[in-house]
Amino acid sequence: MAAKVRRAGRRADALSKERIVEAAIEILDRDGESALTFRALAARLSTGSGAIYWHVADKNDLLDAATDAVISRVMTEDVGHEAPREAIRTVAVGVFDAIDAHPWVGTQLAREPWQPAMVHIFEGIGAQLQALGVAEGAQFNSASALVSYLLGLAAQYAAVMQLVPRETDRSAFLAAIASRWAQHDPAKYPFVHQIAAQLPEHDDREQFLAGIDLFLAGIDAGRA
Amino acid sequence: MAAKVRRAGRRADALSKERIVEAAIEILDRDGESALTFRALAARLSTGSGAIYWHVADKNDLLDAATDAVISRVMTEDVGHEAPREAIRTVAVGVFDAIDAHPWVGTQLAREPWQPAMVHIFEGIGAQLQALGVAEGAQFNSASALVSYLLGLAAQYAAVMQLVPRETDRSAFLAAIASRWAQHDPAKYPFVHQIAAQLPEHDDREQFLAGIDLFLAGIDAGRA
DNA sequence: ACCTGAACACCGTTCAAGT
DNA sequence: ACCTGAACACCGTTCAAGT
Repeated sequence: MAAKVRRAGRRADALSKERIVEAAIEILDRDGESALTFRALAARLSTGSGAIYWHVADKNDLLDAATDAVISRVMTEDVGHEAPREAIRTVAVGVFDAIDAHPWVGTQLAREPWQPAMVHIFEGIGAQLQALGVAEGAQFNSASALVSYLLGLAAQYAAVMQLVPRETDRSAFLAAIASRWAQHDPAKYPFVHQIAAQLPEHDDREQFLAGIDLFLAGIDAGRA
Repeated sequence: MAAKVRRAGRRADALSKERIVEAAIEILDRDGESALTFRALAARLSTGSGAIYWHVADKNDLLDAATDAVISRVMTEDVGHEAPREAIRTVAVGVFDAIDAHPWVGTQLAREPWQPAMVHIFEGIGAQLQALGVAEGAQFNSASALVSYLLGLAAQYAAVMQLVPRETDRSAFLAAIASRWAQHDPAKYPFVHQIAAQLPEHDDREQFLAGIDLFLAGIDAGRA
C-alpha cells in the first residue's frame, strides 16, 4: 500500500495495477468470483502473492478497480445524439449487458454503492434525467430510484449467472426454482404460483427494460 | 446434514435449527456479517462447531434460514384492510425497516434471489398489484421491477449500515463520500456534483418511498 | 523501489470417535 | 440420534529478507 511513482524505462513485464486488474478480470470472467485469490493471481502473473500488495491496497481495492474498469468502458459510449428517453435505455442496457458478460460486476456494484464505478452510472443516468426536464428537486430521487432498480436486478441476475453460466442450464435452473415455488400452498401463495409458471421462459432483458419503462412512465406522470 | 426427526422428551437446551438460527441472528445483529462463524456460533451455543452441521446443511443454509425468519415475521403483518396502494407501501416499508434493523438481511436478499424469503416478498407485493387491477400479463414484470428496486436499495443501504452502524457516523460517512465525489471534474460530472451536495442530509426512508411512488405512478399510467 | 515467499491468524467443512 | 473437537484444505494479509 503505497503511492506508485511512474517512471520511464520499466520492464515491459513489470507488475502494475493495470496488469493486475486485467489479470483479475480474466480470472473472474473465466472461473468466477470464488476463483479470484491472491495466490491464483500471483501464479497467473508469475510473481509472489505479496508483490500484489505493493500495487493494490487489498482485495476490496482490487475488486473496485476491476468493476470500475468494466463500467467506465460501458459509460464512454456516446449517447449525445439520442433522445433522453432512448439514452437512458441505452445506458441501462449497457450496464445490463456488462453484467451479463461479467456477472461478478453485479455482485460488486450492489455490495459497494460508494465505489468509483457508481459515479459513472449516476452521471450517465442523471444527465439524461436533466435533459428529460425532471425538476431539479426530483432529480436525486429519480436517479437514485433508477440506479437502485438497476443494481437490484443486476445483483439477482448475477447471482443466478454465477451458479449457472450457460443459457441452457439457466432455464433448467429457473424451472427447478419454479417447481419449488409451485410447491407452496396455492391458497396462501396464489401470486407465487402464477409467476412460477412464467419463470422458466421469461426473458430477463425484456423484463429489465419493462421495469425501466415503468420508471420513465412514472417520471412522465410526475411532470404532467 | 440429515433430516431431523422430532421427538418428545428432548432436553430443553438441546440443539435445534431454531436455536441455531436464533443465535446466528443475534450475532449478525450485534457484531455484523463477518462475526458469524461456526466457531463463534458453537461457542455461543456451548457446543462443538461440527455439531451445527447436524441441523444445518452449510453456512448458506443458515443465512437463508436467518433471512427467512426475519422476513416472514415482517410479511405476516396484515394489510388486508388497506387500499392496495397503501398496502404496497406498507409491505415495502416493512422490508425497508427490517433491513434497517438487520442490515445483513439486505446483503443476503440481494445475493440469493431464489431463497425462501423471496417467496414471501413476491407474494406480498404481487397480491396487491392484482388488487390494484394491473393486467395479468403485466403483473410479473411489475412485481419483478418493484422487488428489484426494493433489493437494490436494500443492498446499498445495508452496505453503508454495515460499515457505519450509528446514525451520527452515517451522515459523517456520507459527507466523506460526497466530498470524494465532489472532487471529480465538475465539467465532466455535473450531475454527480449536484447530488453530492444533497447526499449527507438526505433521508433514506423518504427517498425510498419516493421511488415506490414513482413506480406506482408508472403502473397507473400504464393502466390508463 | 519493487519483489519474494514463508508465516500468521484465521476460515468452512469433514469425520473418526464418543454418548 | 446426536454431539465432540481435532484435522484438512483453504483464505487474506504481513513482513523480514532479498535485488
